[in-house]
Amino acid sequence: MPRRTKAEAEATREALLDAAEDVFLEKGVSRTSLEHIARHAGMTRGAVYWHFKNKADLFHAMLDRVKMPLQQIIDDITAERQATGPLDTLRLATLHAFEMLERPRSCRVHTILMHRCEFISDINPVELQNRLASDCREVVRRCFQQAHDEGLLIDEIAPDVATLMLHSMIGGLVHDWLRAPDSFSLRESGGEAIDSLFHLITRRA
Amino acid sequence: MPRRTKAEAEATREALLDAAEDVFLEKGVSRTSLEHIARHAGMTRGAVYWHFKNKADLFHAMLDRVKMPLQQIIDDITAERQATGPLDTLRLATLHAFEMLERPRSCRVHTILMHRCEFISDINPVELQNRLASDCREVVRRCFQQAHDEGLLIDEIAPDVATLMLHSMIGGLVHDWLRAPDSFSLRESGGEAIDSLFHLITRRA
DNA sequence: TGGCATTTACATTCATGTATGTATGCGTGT
DNA sequence: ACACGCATACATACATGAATGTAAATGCCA
Repeated sequence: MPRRTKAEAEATREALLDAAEDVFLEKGVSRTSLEHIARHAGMTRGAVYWHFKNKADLFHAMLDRVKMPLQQIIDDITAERQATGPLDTLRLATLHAFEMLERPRSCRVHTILMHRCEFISDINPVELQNRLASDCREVVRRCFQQAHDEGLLIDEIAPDVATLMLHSMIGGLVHDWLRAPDSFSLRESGGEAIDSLFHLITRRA
Repeated sequence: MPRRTKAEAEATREALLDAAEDVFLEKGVSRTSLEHIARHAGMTRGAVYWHFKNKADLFHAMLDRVKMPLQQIIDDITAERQATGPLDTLRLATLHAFEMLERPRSCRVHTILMHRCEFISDINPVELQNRLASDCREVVRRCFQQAHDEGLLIDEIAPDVATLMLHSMIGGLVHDWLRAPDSFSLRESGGEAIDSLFHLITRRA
């Protein structure tokens, strides 16, 4: 039965994207057909092709519904919300990104991005991911540089090294957690690890 | 011209696996057909089906030619080669794993594993990877526990937290480096970050 | 009633697996 | 030493199924 109201059409679009999340997560992107997605949403392939140009288009629409953790971190750092200094800015931004990641949709989509699709072909924004990683590293580096200039960092750690340590720890924690979300709490255990890192590199009074 | 000597047959097998590495790396696993691999090796699909049962079998044979970094770390830790203590054991094992990863074949295969295939379906040992990660974490934890008991760790860091920090840093460094091997040197910059971590958590005399 | 949302039907492409063909190396008997 | 036979190491051909994209059909809301 075709042509509901405009609002209903928008609802089926969302339903298709929800279904895509579910099926991609379960079977991986390349092994799911548009037929699978449509059936899981209670529709046929025709609905998919009405709302989206093809699989890649649908995939990107799914991505557009969430924010990249590294983008979140960049935005938080540049916003500098209620932090007491550059190091605190970095710490809070990281913990905030962890919080965002634990939301169900974020978790699903980023699990798909990390563990359910191949980072090559027209479908995947590896370029975007690389640029994001590069941009984020630069913003973090500037923050650590500022902390260094203000004498907040201990002498043993250069800003560049601190940047790599933080960046890799974030990436590793997210990667491991998305692979097995039940093995530990990102906010609690992950936050504890991040807190410890900042504790270690902060110059004591 | 069929039926070469036994040695030549083994050579074509290796050539097929080499070709698989190349094509998987270039196009991603799911988008490469056995035809692609065979042609890239200068053969036809018949050769592939003679040496391997199917794509999954070929994929696993490709994996069998390299050692998993986490397995390398586990082995190094249990071997305890010329280290001066548990912390040094961990540090050297990590750096050794980095060295191994920089070998061309290792680099290619693990890039495929991390960024060119989907961790779902019959083809991929996500089970094995999870078990490896879990085992490695346990071995590392025991090592940190021993360091703690011997008074080598600073008081602020519990063995569990140190374990998560090291494990996530390794994972993050490897992940980032495999995505863009030219952006930094795993041995140099990565090693520096690891060294710094151990410097920070080691109790000073 | 006309355009919008969706289904149905169809043509095409492509990868897979298997079955068959085929020439050669290799052991065997004499 | 030499022919014979068979298993080996591939290439070729074919049948199948699955996914894609598109065109036509259909019903509903405004």
